[in-house]
Amino acid sequence: MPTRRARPPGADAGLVADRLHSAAIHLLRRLRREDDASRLSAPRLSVLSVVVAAGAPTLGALATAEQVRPPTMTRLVAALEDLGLVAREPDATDGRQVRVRATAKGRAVLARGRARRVDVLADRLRALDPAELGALDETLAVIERVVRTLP
Amino acid sequence: MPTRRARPPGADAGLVADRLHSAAIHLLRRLRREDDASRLSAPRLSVLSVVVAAGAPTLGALATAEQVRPPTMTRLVAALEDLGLVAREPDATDGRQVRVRATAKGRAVLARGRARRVDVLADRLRALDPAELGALDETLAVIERVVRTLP
DNA sequence: TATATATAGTTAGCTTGGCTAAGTAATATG
DNA sequence: CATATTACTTAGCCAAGCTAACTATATATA
Repeated sequence: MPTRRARPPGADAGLVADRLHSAAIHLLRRLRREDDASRLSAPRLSVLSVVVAAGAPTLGALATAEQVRPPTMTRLVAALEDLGLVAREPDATDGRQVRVRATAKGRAVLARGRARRVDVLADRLRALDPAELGALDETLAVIERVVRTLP
Repeated sequence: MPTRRARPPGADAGLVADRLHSAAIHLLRRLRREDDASRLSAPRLSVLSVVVAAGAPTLGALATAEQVRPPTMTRLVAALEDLGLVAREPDATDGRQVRVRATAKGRAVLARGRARRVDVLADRLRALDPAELGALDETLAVIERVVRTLP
């Protein structure tokens, strides 16, 4: 990170960007190990989550949502299928498309797996000053908005 | 993500954790492509950054700082060495240890590479309301603290 | 001091998740 | 009907994570 110095009146966007980037890297790195219990990696968990939320999205829609290329999504879906968490279905009207639907097991595993992965983090957040948690909650809306506008 | 509902008096730590996790995933995913110009992936950039900041850390210290296992760090350092960005040096007093030092090229590339990667993000942050940026700046301190206390 | 143990890194080999390029099958379009 | 275009898959590459097992050095102990 750049040298930390007294902060000018308006916070320096470059510095904030750098810290945000770095924090994201380290957050995920530490959370990664929590996958072990559910055997669900972050990308798989994320896909499963979108599948459940969206109902029966096409593979292409999933790839777009997850910001990966179709071959990557083919592989992620195949892995989830092998685990019995989702099923492929042909689209009713367009024979090229593949719809992905969560199985009952998939929905169950999602609920438990995601909770487990994020629980460690949630525990730490519970230890925060309520005002800090509130501020984080509000700032997250800003972060989410910024992330959405990224290229 | 869990269903979004009216927020109770104190923000729900579980929900906030989930959003923070998800935001981190998507932030990194979108920033990843910016690596292309500098040819420096996020992990490599991060290691180089620690090396520059720390002076001449041992490989083990780097692994600890970056929360990866020694073999992973051996490989990251080897890659940076191949690129001429860092050099290995034997420790003066302990023959088992390897010290990693940035080359002049490494320091130069770090400055440009990191800036480029994070520039897209910084641009978006500059578009924020100054108050929002200030809030983000302060909340980042909280996030950084939380991340440090993670297992 | 000689031997045993512990520590720091490396090597080998596996897995996952990203990518591009090229192929197949289905749909749209001229 | 012929040709594009589209949706997905296959093949094959690379990076980055891991564990297990090895080497070399340092340290502790009998």
